[in-house]
Amino acid sequence: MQAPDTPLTHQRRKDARPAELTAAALALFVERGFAATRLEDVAARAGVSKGTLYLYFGSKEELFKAVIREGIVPVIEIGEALLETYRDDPEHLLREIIFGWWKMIGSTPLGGIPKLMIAEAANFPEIAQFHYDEVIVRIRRLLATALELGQAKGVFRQVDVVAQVQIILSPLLMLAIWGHSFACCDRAGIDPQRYLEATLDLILNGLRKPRGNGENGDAP
Amino acid sequence: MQAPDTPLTHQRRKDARPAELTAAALALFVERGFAATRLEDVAARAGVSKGTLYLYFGSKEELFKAVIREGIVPVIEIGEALLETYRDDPEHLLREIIFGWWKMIGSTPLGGIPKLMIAEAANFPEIAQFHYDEVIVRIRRLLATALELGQAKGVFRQVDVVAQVQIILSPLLMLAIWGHSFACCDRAGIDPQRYLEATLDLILNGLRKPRGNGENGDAP
DNA sequence: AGTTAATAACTGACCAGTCAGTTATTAACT
DNA sequence: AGTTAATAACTGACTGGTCAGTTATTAACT
Repeated sequence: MQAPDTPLTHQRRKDARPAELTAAALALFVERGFAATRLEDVAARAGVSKGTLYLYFGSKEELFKAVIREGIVPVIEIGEALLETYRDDPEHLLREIIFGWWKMIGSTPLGGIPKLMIAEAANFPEIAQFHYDEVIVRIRRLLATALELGQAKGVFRQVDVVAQVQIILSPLLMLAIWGHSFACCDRAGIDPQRYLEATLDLILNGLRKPRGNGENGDAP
Repeated sequence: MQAPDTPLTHQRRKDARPAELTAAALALFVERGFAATRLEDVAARAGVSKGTLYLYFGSKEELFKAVIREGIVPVIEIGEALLETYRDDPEHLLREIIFGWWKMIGSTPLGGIPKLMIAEAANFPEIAQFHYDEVIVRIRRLLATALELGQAKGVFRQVDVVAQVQIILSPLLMLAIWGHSFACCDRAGIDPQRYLEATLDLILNGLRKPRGNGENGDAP
């Protein structure tokens, strides 16, 4: 009546624990918020006792810091690499950034981080500053470069790049946020692919020079 | 050494209390989140003791419900009235909706509600549903009407209206959310007027028919 | 004097963080 | 190979502080 090879408890897996704990914490922090999340629930979700959690993280806030630190930062580098690959085609670059973001961040558990960080930024200014410096600023810089590239190539109009970068990011962030907030209310919510396609449609038509090329205006 | 005409305590102002309490609660819920907000702090901010709060609201959750119920809903009606006023000029209508939203909601304490509702939607599905039905759906409908009006008039291209409505709302919501989250990190954050102007710029250029009119492409 | 708004002291549930004890793994020594 | 000692991962009951919600009392107004 018992499988001795896989005891449910007292397994010793020092290496795997931290990542399993931060994954569990991310999921619960995103869903409930930092204050409303019980560490006992985090531990249970990671298949471990509360005491074990404290072997790896000194406090609830330390756990939060770890979640944010190891979260999006590694993925950003991949995004920045796109710049080199598509340097000669700004419209294609923009498309790759947007759909790449969805594939690597938005549609993964990391997609909860925007909601989490927005909710907790005022309570944890240090962590917010880190996320701002290491994620937000870098994504903005990447997008700004894409826009400036397009302007230099004469594909895009002259626009307020600083403002447009933030504006263009908004629909992406809101898509991710939505999935972790009102998605349940929004029965038959819109398909992400369709939403992103429409986003790209608005952005490209909004940025392109008014008379540049012939093909334009596609009906849905 | 004391002003007997204005005692700081034991003032009897039954009528004014509820609104003062919900205003205090809105501010603190937005800043800290529901769970991390202490009712003692809410009461103190409203110049009242915790016991008094319970004379007017049965529980912390009731207080939250009241905050959301009396929050944005009344302002929505004003927005919907714009439709009649600017029915014949869709671009102008869009501009009025966007800047009206900023003036009546985004730049006021109500501007915190998007952050608050996003953070708490999963914890309070009922309240989320109410806000979704009474605020989100109605704002979307207003914007959708504006777009369809523009298409009918031949000013706007044929676009995926359902998607575009959500996309267009995103930069507005993010502007409000930003002010209550990362604004502190973002020293010298962008001016809201400039941001909204750029938003309208992208949207109108993105929606307009490619060859419709002569004047286009303004440099910042 | 009676009524009601407001207060402040109080209670009890909850949860972050601790620690004494348990179990698995490794090492040492036959 | 088998026994035992030592270590390190893990557990869960416990504690102390915090805070939502209650209540006995006080102050204001009629």
